[in-house]
Amino acid sequence: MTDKKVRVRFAPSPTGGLHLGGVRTVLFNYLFAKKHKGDFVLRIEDTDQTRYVEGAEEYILDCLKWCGLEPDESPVAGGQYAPYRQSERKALYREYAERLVMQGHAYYAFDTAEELDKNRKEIPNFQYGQAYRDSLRNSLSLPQHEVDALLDAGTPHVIRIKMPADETISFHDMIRGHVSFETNQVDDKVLLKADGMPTYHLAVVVDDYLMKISHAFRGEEWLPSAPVHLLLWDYLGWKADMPQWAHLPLILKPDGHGKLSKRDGARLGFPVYAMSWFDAKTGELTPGFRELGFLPEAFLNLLATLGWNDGTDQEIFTLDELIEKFSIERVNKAGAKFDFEKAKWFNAEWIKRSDATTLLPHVKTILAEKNINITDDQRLITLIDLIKDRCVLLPDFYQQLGYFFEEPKSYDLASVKPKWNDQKGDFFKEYIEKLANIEAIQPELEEPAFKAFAEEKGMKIGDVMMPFRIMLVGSKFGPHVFDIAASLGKQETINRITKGLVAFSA
RNA sequence: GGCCCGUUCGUCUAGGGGUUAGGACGUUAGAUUUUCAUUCUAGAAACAGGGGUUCGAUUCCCCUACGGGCUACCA
Repeated sequence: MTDKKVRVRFAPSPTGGLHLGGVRTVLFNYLFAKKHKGDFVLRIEDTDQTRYVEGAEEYILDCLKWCGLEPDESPVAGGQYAPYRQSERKALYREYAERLVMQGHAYYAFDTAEELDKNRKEIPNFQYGQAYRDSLRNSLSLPQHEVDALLDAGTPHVIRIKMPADETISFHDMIRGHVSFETNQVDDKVLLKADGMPTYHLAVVVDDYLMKISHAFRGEEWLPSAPVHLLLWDYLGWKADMPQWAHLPLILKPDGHGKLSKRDGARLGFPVYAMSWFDAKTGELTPGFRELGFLPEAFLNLLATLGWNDGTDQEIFTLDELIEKFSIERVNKAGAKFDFEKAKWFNAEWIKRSDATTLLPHVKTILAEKNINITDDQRLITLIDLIKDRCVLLPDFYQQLGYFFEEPKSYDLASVKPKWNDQKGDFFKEYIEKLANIEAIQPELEEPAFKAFAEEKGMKIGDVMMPFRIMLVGSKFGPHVFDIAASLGKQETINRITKGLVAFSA
């Protein structure tokens, strides 16, 4: 059992965008699989057709692709244990549910949703289980002939697990250690719904068994239903093959309390989905980390360190490093509040550490969105190196780079005009002539020349440097003025000084 | 309400019976950058409370408080 091949799965239901916590679950599964030379499978849990959303499955696949966490087996990649969509495995589950009924570990229940709702409302602490199952309409409480008659008549019914009395179910969680439950406290969960589809509880056990899953990592919200799953593994006779469990801590709202949700993103102004998700029904577009300008490497990095660390002070990890260093036992037990400021820091750090060639395609995309189409890659690479330390999110590249390709749309006049005078105007007019006579602008030659010229004219360097910058850039930011001028070239520099002169004197 | 899980700076976290309780984000101050950002230096900032166990508990145990999750024919 210990030499069993490592096989893990991510099993989302296709109901909408993929949330931070979901991607982190994928990440931890993926890291564990790759570290142990195992398989990572994607299984689509689409057993609830009322919640099924068109396009959600493709979206999930795209997210995994963007993150670089591609599954070895999936509905589209296929695999030895296909199909990987539970809706396509529907027939399978009934057989196991019936088997459980036969063995006395499950039973048919005929109660309607309305009857149960009524009970839940009227009886405090009502649970379909130990205490009440005898007073409800099921194959445990009804005489056999009546059950047969109901079944023959095609009466809608579900199959429920029969929780045993007075047992303690315990297991070892790879993150939490020993966890235990009293069966008297757990209710008789529905295993097979009236429409013939399994619930999560049945499907997850059957599929994990059939797909030979060795380790099951999922969010902490699943912990309370773990005893149902444990029992099912046992009743179905598969106990020896049961995966090892790990329940991951939740990602919480940065303010207040509770699980992080889609709404929090809108409320607090940051994304919670990996990629933007468009809801065709409501017409609502929920922004994603990708669209906001996160590098996938940074996104993964920040997710990995939310609840995990390697025990050293290292915070920046490549995917390969994560695979090498990851250990599920080092995942924290407590939930973590999401901090968007730190998320941005990770991205800035990744931009700084990435070389310009890697950044190039991203930057070209950003600029293209602003109708700046670059043909000279070499020039762009030089520029990226010049300014990448100033960028936090990818769109910042437009802010920091746009003026190399477009004239300033406006000038920060408030920073120049109050101190602007004819003397400065004359200085620049003469400077244009000086520039006209040189071959090309070389920062290391032209900057000292500029300074010398300013001194010669009896001006303070700072007094002319700032207006010069604003002529070229439009505002008070950016790299060294002469690096900008050099990239712009002599003619364009002269052109911008000329236009600046007009604007400043107006 | 019941059950389960959790609790170290504002946040993410390291640590673990004897430590000046470490790092990071953010924040404050300063230096560098004749801009902005980067970078550098320094600072403020935490073991939820109460009982045990112990020579000694932030660390182990119990209780309380607080937080979170679950309590659907949703996952």
